[in-house]
Amino acid sequence: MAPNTSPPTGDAFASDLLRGHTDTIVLGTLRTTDRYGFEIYKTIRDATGGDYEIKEATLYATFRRLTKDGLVEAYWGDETQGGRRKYYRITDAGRAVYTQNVKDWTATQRIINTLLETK
Amino acid sequence: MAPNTSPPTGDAFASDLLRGHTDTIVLGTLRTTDRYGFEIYKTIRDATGGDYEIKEATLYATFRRLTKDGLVEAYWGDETQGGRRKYYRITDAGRAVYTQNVKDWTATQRIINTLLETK
DNA sequence: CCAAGTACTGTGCGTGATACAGTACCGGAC
DNA sequence: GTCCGGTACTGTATCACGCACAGTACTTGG
Repeated sequence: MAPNTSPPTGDAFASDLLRGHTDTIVLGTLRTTDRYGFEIYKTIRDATGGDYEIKEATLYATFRRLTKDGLVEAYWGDETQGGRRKYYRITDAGRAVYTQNVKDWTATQRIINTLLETK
Repeated sequence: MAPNTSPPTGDAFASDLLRGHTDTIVLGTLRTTDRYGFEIYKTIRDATGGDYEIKEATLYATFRRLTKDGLVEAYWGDETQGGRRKYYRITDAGRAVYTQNVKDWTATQRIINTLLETK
């Protein structure tokens, strides 16, 4: 990630609002294809039009957690030129967790919307 | 809160999914009328049909935070009988924060739904 | 009279997001 | 030919929030 990253647009969302969702978000980007770390960062940034940029430290901490839990597998790419890239592949367990997390997210939305009486 | 509270229904939502929203939820219950702590606990539990029970420790920690930040004001009720009750009143600053938080929540939903490709 | 419910308070811990710091390689500008 | 910005990965330390757990105290019903 570029040094001195200033907030891209808006004033960055309170990190706690996304808390608990980063694992799911990252797993989501891996559903269709293997990706390397920085690629995931860009995928998320671009998908949200720059509204949300996952922090580097957060992203790699997430990889450590997901790997430890067997939800993703990592392997080094064979770049013959350019810097090394570590790719991540979602496992079957990861897909199952992703599916469940999306359900939980739906339920969470329902609960919060009920409590805030957001129509 | 009753001792030995077992999960009411479902298996309790991962606390991290609600994280960052408790302030807003509590402020929301105070929009229409002053309430005391345990009443807020019940209000939230009943509004969600028992799907979400804010934990006692979480609730009172939230009150401390909201009070410190001037978003609510507390006063002791004058119950002539029954146990003492501490009532909370939302301040103008609290209302402003609530309104902003609801906006942030809407934005957060949009972002997560985009990233999860939830339709 | 004592158990269960109501009601408030405080301490300490685990986890996730992040700040911050560091390493390393590449391409283009000057 | 070197310096800078971008790409790319890693590690350590910190902070806040939610919660488990523990404690106090009053009240009502069996």
